Amino acid sequence: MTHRTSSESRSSRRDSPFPAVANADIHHVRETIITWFETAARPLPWRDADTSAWAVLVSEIMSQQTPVSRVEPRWREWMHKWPTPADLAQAPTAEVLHSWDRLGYPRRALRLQEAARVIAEELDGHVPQTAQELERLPGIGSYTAAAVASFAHGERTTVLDTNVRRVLIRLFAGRDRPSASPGRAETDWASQFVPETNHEKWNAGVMEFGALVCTARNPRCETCPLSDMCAWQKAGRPASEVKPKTQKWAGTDRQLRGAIMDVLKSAHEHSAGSDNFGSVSFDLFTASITEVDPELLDLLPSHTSTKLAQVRELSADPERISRLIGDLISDGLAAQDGEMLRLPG
DNA sequence: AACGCGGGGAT
DNA sequence: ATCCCAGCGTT
Repeated sequence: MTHRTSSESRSSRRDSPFPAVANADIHHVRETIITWFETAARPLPWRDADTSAWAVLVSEIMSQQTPVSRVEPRWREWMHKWPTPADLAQAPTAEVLHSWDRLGYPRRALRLQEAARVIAEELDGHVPQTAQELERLPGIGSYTAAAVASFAHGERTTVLDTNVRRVLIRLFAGRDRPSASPGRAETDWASQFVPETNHEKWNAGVMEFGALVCTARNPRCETCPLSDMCAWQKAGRPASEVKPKTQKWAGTDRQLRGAIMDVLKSAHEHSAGSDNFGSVSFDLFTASITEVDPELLDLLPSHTSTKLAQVRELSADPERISRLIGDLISDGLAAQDGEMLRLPG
């Protein structure tokens, strides 16, 4: 009983995770979302008409798992500093990581610089036009490829981020939230909503709608222009039975990795004009289980020794710190020269 | 399919 | 204390 015949498929369509949608509903939803978007959209700078494809790409990478409100100031700095792929390609990676600041998932900054190098060196500085080509670049998956192709190049793609998935699932499947990750079936199903013309307005609009109205928590159903036809609303807005597993933070490797990165960023920040600073001795990290030699600490800028103390506060286990430093090095987020550790090249 | 990866603001 | 945010790459 592994296959399901076409008749079984038809008879169980009502229970399908992606139910059939009437044409009239598709058109109504399109019109409503696009009209809503034209008056309610946030004035995000990367939506300006003169924004380059590169700038759009940067905004999308920065926005992966990071709220737009935190992205905007970083994006402005980056565009001022590195307005083209060639600019970022030539930048010291240490400076790239430092400028990433606290957006989270700093590996994204590494992938973004790698992508910039491919674009600058192999693609004559031109951001790829199609989603298929974009997806070959490091750090660009199905969402980002579709988004850049649609927003920067006007290709008719199906943009399927967490917002779009939630909006469509609620409207037509009556469920609270989508599955853990979208499959091809969901993308195919979602593609029917993307109009032939104004597809970028649909793509941006339905994303924005999910961010401002059909939100994950406390959705604004009272003012929602689609509540009349919303399957989730009709079903009494049931909460999903299984909650997504929530990731811990306090005490985790992630937190400790972040603290170690903070030390390296701090050392880098105070390294202007000096070769001695900009790096921290490996011993200072692994000695975290004991009292660090005060004379050694005095060699560091006070800001850096404060960050080091925070690492020590998080973990007194030199084995663990040593392991995480090894991970950071193999991830390309840190570099070792001799006994010294620093941000990479 | 499940996991690891950052960090912060809202509730 | 928990949730969630314009996901991606690896296993």
